[in-house]
Amino acid sequence: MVNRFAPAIVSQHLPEALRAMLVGEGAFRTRRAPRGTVLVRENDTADHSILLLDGWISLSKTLPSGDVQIIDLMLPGDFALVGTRMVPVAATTMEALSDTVYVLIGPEQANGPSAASATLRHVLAACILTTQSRTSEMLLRLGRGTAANRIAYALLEIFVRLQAVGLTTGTAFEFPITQQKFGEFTGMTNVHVCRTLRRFETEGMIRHPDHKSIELIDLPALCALADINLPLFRQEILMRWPVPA
Amino acid sequence: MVNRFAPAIVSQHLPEALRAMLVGEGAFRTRRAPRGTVLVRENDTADHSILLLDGWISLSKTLPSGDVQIIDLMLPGDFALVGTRMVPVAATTMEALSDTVYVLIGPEQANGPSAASATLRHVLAACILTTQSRTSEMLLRLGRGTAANRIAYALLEIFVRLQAVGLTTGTAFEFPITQQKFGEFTGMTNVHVCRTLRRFETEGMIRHPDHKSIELIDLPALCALADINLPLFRQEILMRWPVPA
DNA sequence: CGTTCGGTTGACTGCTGTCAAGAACAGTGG
DNA sequence: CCACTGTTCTTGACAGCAGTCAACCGAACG
Repeated sequence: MVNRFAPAIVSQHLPEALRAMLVGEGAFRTRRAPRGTVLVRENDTADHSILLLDGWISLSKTLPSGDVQIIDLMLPGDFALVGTRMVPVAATTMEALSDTVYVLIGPEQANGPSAASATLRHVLAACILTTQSRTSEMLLRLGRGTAANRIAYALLEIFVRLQAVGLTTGTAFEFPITQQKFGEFTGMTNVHVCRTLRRFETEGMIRHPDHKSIELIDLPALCALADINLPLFRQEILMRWPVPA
Repeated sequence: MVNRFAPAIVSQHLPEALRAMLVGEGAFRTRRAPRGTVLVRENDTADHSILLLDGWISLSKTLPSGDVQIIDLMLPGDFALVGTRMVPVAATTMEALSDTVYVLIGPEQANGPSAASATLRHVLAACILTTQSRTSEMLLRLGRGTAANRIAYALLEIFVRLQAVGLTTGTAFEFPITQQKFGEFTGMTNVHVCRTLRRFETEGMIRHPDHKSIELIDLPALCALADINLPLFRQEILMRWPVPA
């Protein structure tokens, strides 16, 4: 399962120049990390970026009191700027939520003069903007929304993003995240995540048979709960690959 | 009051090249907007940036249901990237919370070949990173924190940022924001903002005499409530002007 | 076959939203 | 200077959503 989709993502969704850089000769070495691996810790020094090929990674922050908030999820195909020469400190902890395959991109690749490097910079910039969009939407929900609102929103965000990289079958997708972690993402306890998911299921809005996958049955109802307009939402949070001239 | 600080901010806190660009000949025209002015609306097309010289501006998002969340506050001296050629759509509504003085910076200035333009790009990049830091911290509080935690955090964030640009006297500062808006920032109702502020005041942690200014009396207690380490916090959210070689 | 981890459910508590009424204040025009 | 008006702040009563605690279940795994 782990590596099945990775080549598809690289070939289907990355500009040609970047693809060549990633899979051609002198290419980057793909790395693997099993579920639970902490790739980067908050305040670590870092000046590289990560391209995730397969699996889920969480970006989280921890309070001195021990409370954890997942700021963002990385899904297959996502880039993340971990640090740069200018600000070489990771702002968040990165942890593999499932078994993962990824590529490290150092400053020499990101800053180089080649066409692929230039493309890479554009992609990174676009990634930063979509990440900001997602973070803002999440802030909006955490500030104003109820549990149902936040869960519905999170499910739809994940669905839309996975669909964009071809990792959905109909409205179903793999969901390799514990209710504990899902609670850290949506700002609630695992107990209440469970209650809310079960309610969604009994009301026929989702199916969640085996804790490893989920199916959104009633998209309109979920959108209403999450307070989003699906087509508009896609425009806002999805990368619009800005291939330069 | 409006224009008293603007020159100080420009001269004390901006790199020389940028300062010359802003106040020299052929310089930008400073603009004024009274309290309540909506400078940019969510989804407006925009490809410019803003440098705020005086006053407060809120960046907010609105749900179809009408709920508003303030994503970030701009304080004097802050830059904000409203849009770029690549992504020419404003993600948030920008509203003047007080009478404001600001400067518009177009793409020709931001992308130009001059030294000042290069400096401007560095400053914008650094601004984006500190904004991300602030947003992450806010997400953390909105997801996990209580009302007291969020209010204490917000007060300290504002204090630290104002202090960095010389707009505090001791631990007191002007606070030109209604409790309604402060609630939209901290994710709670104006009623509960009021209750929490009054509690802080009766417990001797703050003084809030006239609705236009506030004084943080017991910083250690507020830091404990907000769950932050003040020196560390400064490093994370303040601009470290990255003047390039 | 025992252990561990994650999920499920119930009882109870308490924080925070809602509603409503009144007070303080600022701005306006006389 | 004074009424008038609308905005903002303040306080109380009440209700409900979500956290906490605790027990149990079921699957995975050694």
